[in-house]
Amino acid sequence: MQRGGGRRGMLRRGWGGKFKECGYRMTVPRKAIMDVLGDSDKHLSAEDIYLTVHRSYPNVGLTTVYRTLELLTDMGMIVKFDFGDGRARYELAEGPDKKHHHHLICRRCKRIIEYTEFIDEEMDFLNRAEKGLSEKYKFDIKGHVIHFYGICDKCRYK
Amino acid sequence: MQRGGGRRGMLRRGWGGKFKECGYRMTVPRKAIMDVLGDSDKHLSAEDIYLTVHRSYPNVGLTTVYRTLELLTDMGMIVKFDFGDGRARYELAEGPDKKHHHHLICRRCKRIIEYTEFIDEEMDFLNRAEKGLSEKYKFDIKGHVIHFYGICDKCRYK
DNA sequence: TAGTTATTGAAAACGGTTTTCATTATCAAT
DNA sequence: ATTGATAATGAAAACCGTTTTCAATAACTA
Repeated sequence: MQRGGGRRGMLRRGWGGKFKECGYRMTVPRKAIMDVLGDSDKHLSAEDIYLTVHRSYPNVGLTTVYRTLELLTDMGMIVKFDFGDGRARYELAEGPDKKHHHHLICRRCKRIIEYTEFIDEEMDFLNRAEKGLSEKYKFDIKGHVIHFYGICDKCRYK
Repeated sequence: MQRGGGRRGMLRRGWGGKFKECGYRMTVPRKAIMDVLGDSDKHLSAEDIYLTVHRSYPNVGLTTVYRTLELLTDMGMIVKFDFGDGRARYELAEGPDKKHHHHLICRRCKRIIEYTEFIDEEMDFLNRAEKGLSEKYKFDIKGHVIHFYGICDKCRYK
């Protein structure tokens, strides 16, 4: 199912142009990395991506993966997360194919559950908080992160 | 002012006992590290703490700072944060001397602003979200983190 | 097609954190 | 107080994800 649906190749199709507009060259390694990100709905680490790309393009190096991820992050096409397990995770930025969401993180097994519930209620609170905080602290708020930490069901009973 | 008020020595006074109860020995380096944490209201890195402790106890090593911080974190006496600048930060856990709060993080200068506003509204939303998420995902929620990212006033005009 | 230059891969460097291990200090039992 | 078992320590080395270096290569422009 992972490679079947409508999400496939989204990054390349939708953003290939934007990529060139910014003056960057479209290369084989970059296409491959973008495809992996577009095909997955997981929270991939640089190494995850490297290993997947490596299956089709064994000569693409980990360095290039890091460099491309930084580029895509800076362009706002993907988002970099830190869930506290010592390595950064990347996922598609919010957009037509990616709903606004947050994460539950299991402190024991580090599993990450993505949820999209309560977003309306959240917006209510966030809008007011962002407005108030922006004014009081003269802080131009660009984004937010909400993480819930705890123990997942699999870990609780073992 | 930083060393004057009622917060002084809080960690040692309030938690020294708890510390021994857990079977840990109370040592000079540990007392020194706990004092630094109790005296400060900043978000200290391991190195910050090491440098401060080093002024009074030059033979306390960075390793011991890391080990003590891990211990205190596991005991729930302090909280470890990652604000995305590549080093962990530590602060007193919520309690009589530390109000529930969250953080604004400047993406440019990495400055961290602590705020305690909107906590009531937040609680409203969080309680409902935690309840719903716990049930739906069978996830035992222990805590949460809310970070706002943006550009602080000092960085905006330069 | 050629030339400019962005991009690449391999290896080395980096930096915060953790591990190793012999030494030292703490605490309970005397 | 003294002793003895062992938890805690500091210095150095290891660790590991990430970044930098640099010569070779590939992508776009003219």
